[in-house]
Amino acid sequence: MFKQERQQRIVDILNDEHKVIASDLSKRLSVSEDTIRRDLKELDHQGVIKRVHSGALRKGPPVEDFSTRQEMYNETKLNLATKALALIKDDMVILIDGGTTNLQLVQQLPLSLKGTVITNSPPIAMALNNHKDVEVIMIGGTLFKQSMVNLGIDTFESLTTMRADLYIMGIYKIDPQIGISVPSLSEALVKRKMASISTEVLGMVTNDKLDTISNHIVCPTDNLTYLITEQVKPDIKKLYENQRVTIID
Amino acid sequence: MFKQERQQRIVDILNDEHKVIASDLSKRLSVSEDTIRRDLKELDHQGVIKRVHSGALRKGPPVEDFSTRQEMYNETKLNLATKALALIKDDMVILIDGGTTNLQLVQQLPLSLKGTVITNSPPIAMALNNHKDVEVIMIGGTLFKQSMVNLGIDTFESLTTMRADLYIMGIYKIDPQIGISVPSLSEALVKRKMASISTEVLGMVTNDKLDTISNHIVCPTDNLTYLITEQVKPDIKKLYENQRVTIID
DNA sequence: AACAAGGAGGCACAAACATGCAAAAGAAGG
DNA sequence: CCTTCTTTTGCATGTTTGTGCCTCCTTGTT
Repeated sequence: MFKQERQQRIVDILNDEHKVIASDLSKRLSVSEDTIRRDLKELDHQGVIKRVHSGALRKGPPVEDFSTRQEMYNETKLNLATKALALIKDDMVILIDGGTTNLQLVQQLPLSLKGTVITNSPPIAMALNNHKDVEVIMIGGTLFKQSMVNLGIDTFESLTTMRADLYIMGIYKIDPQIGISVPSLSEALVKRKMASISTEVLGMVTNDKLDTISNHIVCPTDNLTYLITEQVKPDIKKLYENQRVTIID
Repeated sequence: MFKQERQQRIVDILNDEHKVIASDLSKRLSVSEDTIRRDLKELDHQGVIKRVHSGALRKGPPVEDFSTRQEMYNETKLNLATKALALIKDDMVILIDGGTTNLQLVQQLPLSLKGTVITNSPPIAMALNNHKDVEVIMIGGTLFKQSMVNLGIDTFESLTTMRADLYIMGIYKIDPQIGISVPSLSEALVKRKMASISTEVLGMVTNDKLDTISNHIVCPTDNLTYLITEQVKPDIKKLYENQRVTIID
């Protein structure tokens, strides 16, 4: 049995049974547990399944809900946000979409900041409630509850008449070859549009998002002006170094 | 059962039952209480649930932090909201603007409600996060932080292409002769527009708002289809009785 | 103030994991 | 066919994770 075959079977089994245990698969497919682990690792990396300790779960379409994913007090996200603050100055027009990392960043912004923030994410808008000198422009649309951003035709159209100095893009998955990708088409279209109306683009990623892929491609990584990572391991730096993106760590 | 599975179940149970007791979960999920405690700790740290002594609570709708938070749990507002629920049925298109009373109403909506909600208020949109069968359409614009609603040309323009069965108008000031009034022009314009695209209009007022006037007039009181008040004192009823508005108390 | 229930932190242990290495199995090319 | 190179697999190695148990501390309630 080929590797590909086996991996396909794992996906099939998972679709049937909702979850699998690694040791179990090992017996059923007559390969060592190590091999199964390697398979699960690859499949998870491709985003096809959700790997957990001792096995894997089916990756239900109900992606992670925003509230489930609200890792507010995540230290690494806070660190990323702090690094990003250096790029933000008074009187800029800043475009920000959704994501918990972005929310974290907004919460770190000094109350004295002046400028304009454009966003399609209600939580981001609300977080700027106390920034008296920041004008908040909300972009409407249909609310996508998984990620708490407005998307759709309205959103896209509204963006055509706007521009920004800096777009802070929430990054779901990123891979040096494939680029930045997201699970839904409308999200991809809106993000791409946002990038196109902004002078500079900033992305922040936690290590778990590096080298992962989702369904719809937003843009190649070198569309980013800045990429902020947790800490740049030598091999990661290498993967991205031929791209025209400034890596900050 | 995997750790992730178990934690997901805990969240599910919590969504159903509003609260859980650790020792109880221990039995239901067949793990030690220590493990449950660790799970609750993690979930709380992720911000998904609210941990308390001996168990956990469901985390209420994501932080309402506009300044008048205490007004939120005002008993009279809750009563008004409860009365309004009777007017809301499945499959309606409901237009709601800002205000704490409206927010209160939205929080009372049954999770099983199906339909569409159009709003220019980020807190309202976020409060509908858990209503899986309610499509939320956000209207963009410039965020007015005092009242947490989007206003301006964009808002006005977006409304021209929409319609609704019921508009739930947030009311600041109301007077039987003058009508409904608000402090800013753009707010008045948007509210008037909203009323014009809706089949029915509902207003809820606490007694302190009765017979008061602000700078910009939205519309006369008889543009309201329903007016819900705390309790109709005879003299109030008299004042409004010649108008074509149904008073509910 | 007393007292039981619940919680924090440490320890232990087995199961699961990552990693490096080498054998096996193909694939490519002469 | 043989050589060479890559891919895949299994195994041996330390390391990490998840869990239960234990002890001591904290909390809420009489």
